[in-house]
Amino acid sequence: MPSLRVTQADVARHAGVSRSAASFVLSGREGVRIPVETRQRIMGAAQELGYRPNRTAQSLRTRKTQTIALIFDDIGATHYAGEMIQGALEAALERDHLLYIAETGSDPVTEEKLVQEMTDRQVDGVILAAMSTRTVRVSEQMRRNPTVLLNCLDEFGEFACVVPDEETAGRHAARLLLDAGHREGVHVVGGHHTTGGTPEGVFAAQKRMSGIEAAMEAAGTRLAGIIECDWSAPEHGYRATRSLLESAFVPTAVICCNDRLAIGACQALRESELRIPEDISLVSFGDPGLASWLRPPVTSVDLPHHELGRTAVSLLLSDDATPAIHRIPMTLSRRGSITAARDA
Amino acid sequence: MPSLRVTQADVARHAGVSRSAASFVLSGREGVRIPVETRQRIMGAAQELGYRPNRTAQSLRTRKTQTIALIFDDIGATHYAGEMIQGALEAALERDHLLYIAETGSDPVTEEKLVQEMTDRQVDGVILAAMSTRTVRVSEQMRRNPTVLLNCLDEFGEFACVVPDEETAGRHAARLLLDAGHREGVHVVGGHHTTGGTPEGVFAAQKRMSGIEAAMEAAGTRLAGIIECDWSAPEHGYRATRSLLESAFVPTAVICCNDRLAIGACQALRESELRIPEDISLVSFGDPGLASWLRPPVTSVDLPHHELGRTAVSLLLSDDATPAIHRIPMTLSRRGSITAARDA
DNA sequence: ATGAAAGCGCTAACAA
DNA sequence: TTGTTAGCGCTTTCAT
Repeated sequence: MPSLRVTQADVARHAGVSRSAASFVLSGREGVRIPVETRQRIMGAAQELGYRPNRTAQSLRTRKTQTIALIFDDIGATHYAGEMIQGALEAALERDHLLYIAETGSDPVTEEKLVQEMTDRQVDGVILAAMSTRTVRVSEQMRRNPTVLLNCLDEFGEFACVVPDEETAGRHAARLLLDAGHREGVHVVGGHHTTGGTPEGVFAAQKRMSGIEAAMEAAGTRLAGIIECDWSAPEHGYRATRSLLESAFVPTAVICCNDRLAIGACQALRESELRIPEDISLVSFGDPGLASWLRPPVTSVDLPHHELGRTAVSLLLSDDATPAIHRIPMTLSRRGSITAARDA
Repeated sequence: MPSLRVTQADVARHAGVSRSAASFVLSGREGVRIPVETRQRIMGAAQELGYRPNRTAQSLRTRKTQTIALIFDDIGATHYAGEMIQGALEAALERDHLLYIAETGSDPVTEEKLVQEMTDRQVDGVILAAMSTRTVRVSEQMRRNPTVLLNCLDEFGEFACVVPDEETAGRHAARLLLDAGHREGVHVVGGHHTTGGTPEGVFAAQKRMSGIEAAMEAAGTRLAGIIECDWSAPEHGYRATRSLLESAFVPTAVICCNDRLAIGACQALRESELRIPEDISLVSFGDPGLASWLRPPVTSVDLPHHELGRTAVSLLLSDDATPAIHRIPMTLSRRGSITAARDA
């Protein structure tokens, strides 16, 4: 069965030139002088016949596919994956690359298989992405192609990594309250988010907390309290906030370690008839969508998902394989949930 | 520069057989009898040398790439894209396919370009996905490869489409309330979601409403009222619910047309000191994540994002190109926001 | 400057 | 049954 497709040979024949001449012109390579007239004839023929290069054939020859792979551990773990993908797509499209997406489900065997499949298809590079910032082990298989780590770090610092700048974010959050005069009654709901595997606390949490504490210290004060709790659902933020409100000292400001906790905190505050921001100031970290949906909307320092995806792809395609940690600034959205401290 | 890769020829040489024998065995094709001993020798050699097929070369030859493209209009428009992708990935992986993801930004020119790029790479099929259910025009370019429409319909019914079964969902939502004895005071917040482009209402909204109304009618009653409003943010649900509460007849039950409206409705009800479900029953449509985060969690009929993605891929790879509308059941999650009507 | 020719790694028709 | 051979569509070296 002959191909129905228009090939480069067809174009050459139609234009009355050699296949190599057609190749030079159509692939737009420089350094070879082809008469303008011939060039135009070739371009015209291509246009006329509706020629399209066969990328598969090109790839076989050049060993470049103009594709990259974005491999997630668990896409469904958060609502953010879409935005990361969007950022990655944007950067890829700008540089004429297409994006494979895959998911390992955090299973090393699946990861191995997927990376293998990607390699078999000769992708130009692989981005390994985690849904929550953490340290990962990079497999041997992985090392065979250009690699960038997205929202994760490798233990030996051998790769280019892109992560949100959590520490600065923590500093910003605390600074917002400090600037409004909240020096004494600032509590944190969430804390270090310790889990079975990370008794010292989850990476993002550690960084946020150390940023918060550094800012307080720099201002010559300190947190009034930290309520450590699970970050996964509003329920935990609700309970943590309730227990906080039952204590002797009513807080004047609360920092919620993520938006889900902030939802719970709002619920608890409302039940206690505490108004935001009149009675209590609130700031959270997280996802622009959620924080803005609260009533009133909550000021938050948000994860730059789009930018994370974008940067990872840019880095991979820039051939700058320097191992380095690229910290992407988190973005501040003031939404009016902070008011000046009474005693200020 | 010689390839560093182990090729099929290397395996054949190592095993002392012809390249075609190696090809037969390694590609696992049937119908040709190769002695078991030879077969084992080839497999052994492949294993030993760490042979991996070059998919690019295979593709060039067979015109099959074992890849499909999933092209979205706007990934960022909702938080759901991740789940759809996850479902799609799952089905693709099961059948040894890899997935390209792309986004058109609802721009026909970008769509054209992307479909072209996919075609140039010889994808085995294309899925066109919309973030909100609607009718789309399928371009000429698109028609050149096997196509499935995800969360959208084509105007002439020429393609296989996968959409959520909104009408049945509407029926279920109403039935939940009816079964609890709510016959008279049932109000809808959201309505037909009419916009500039769709004066008759957005597809999903129309279907949900007609399902709701059909169920009411089948029970010999009707809605007490419909408050038409924008579906995009909790703010609108809040205002709609407030206006509802200000009217003479206090509702006994409210159906919110999506989860964002439900968030707003909860906020309004709480301000009026109406408890869910003691004073008022609530049911919504949407996203399991959001509805379960409300306090109390709200019973909802949820979009089957995962299943939508899964089905689209399955359909595409099953070669069942029959044009048909596949309606995927929406899933009901009872979360206790409905209680028996007082007069029941 | 142009064209002939040799592959990239694999599949599949055909011959032996 | 096995091996030989001709491509898939493109790039690129090397004579002309």
